[in-house]
Amino acid sequence: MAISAVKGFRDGLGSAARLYSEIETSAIRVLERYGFSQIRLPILERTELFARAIGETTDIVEKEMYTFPDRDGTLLTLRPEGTASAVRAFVEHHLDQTDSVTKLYYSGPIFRHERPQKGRYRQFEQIGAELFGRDDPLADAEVLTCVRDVLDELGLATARIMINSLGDASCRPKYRERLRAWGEEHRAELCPNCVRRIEKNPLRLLDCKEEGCRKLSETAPLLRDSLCEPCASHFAQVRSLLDAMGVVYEVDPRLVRGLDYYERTSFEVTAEGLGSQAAVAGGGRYDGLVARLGGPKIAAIGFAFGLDRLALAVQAARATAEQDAALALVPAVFIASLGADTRADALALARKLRRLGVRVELDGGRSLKSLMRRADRLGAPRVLILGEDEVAVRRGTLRHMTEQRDEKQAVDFDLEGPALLEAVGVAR
RNA sequence: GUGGGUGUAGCUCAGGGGUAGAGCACCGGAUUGUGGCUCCGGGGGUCGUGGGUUCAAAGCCCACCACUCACCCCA
Repeated sequence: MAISAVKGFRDGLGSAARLYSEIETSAIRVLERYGFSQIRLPILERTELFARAIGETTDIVEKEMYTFPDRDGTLLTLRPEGTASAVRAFVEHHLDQTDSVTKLYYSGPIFRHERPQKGRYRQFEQIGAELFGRDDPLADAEVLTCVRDVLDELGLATARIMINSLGDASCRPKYRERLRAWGEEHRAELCPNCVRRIEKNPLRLLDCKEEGCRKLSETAPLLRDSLCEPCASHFAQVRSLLDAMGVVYEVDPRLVRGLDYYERTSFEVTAEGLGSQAAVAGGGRYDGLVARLGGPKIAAIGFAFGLDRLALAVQAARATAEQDAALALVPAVFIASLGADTRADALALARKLRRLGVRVELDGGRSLKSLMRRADRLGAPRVLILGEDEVAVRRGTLRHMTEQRDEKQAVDFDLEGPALLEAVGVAR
């Protein structure tokens, strides 16, 4: 029996793999314009870190982590998100002592043991960014502008940004209680899931998908009306800055996030073409987290893009075979080696060209017909044919595919550098 | 964790008790060293796995597994 990949873990092949790196590159380009610098983080951390950062009672910590004991018994976890690690590194390296503001980005695999479905995998990739040291609304607006710029750069103009304010330590607990009281009052009318939520996570009562609960939740108290004055003012300023920038967003008073550390501004981005897992990015402010993880009292805000979902969205947005084909690796020259006596020269020429930066596909050991067919299928514009005749005069025949024309003795085997490039018709 | 759908060639899928198929892809030939179009030929399958029913199972029955979509949750 052949061994297959673990459930929820996938291989990225061909154009899919290229799409990923293309998206990652564009996103990083935007992030660096905003002053974020890369941090390379471990994907394994002490379980304790996530339990403390994300919250003991969240779904992620309760049942979605890949946790196992190390040889000495300490519990380790494959990271189920990136912010906790970034904050841990920030604290561990005393980055607040270096500069009053720190901006970091990272990318890489994230692990959650969930049931896989479209756009949801057990290993997926995130590109995340964290901004430490600024608590002003300007920082929130700048971060959201950055998110918008990444989306636009990727051609996801139809992606929607949803924002909300979750309040802070001074107003959210009170609101939670109000919501819980409301839930108790309507316990009989709520779906079984929501009944559990009353105790566990009352904020989730707001975004149940059940028709009955949705109707009912319209009568629930809204956090918006319970925000303390500083939170309300902060949110209003963020919004007016976004308005001034022309960054389009929607306020979703029901937006609730699954990680406990968020407060004040939080947001989510949804895109089309993803099935029911429509969120391609999420983030928010987490002013209390650095201190909770043993660091100084420092405000912070961050977000993460789901690379896998971005790829689905980008694919849906461009969706034509042509654009997909544009991602294929097309060789500039295909070298066809006929017969054993031509191998060494073929390999030498291929290597010279490759060292000059030319994408070369080399093949041999079978009929010219099949080599030509393959060159054609790969889309190579020129084929350098090396057979007995060519080796005898040490000059290769150059086949121009689109013109259906052969150019005999076009490429001298001993050419180097620009002369060689010119001979095979490759512009530098 | 719960539910639905699907498992037959590398890919997309047809076949519903009686000799395993098509299209595409791949390889070869027509054209001794020249691609796309056409024609001809070829290789490739424990029909997801295990058990059962039957003279006979890819097909019917049971169990399991995998994939997938959805719930949940999230990126």
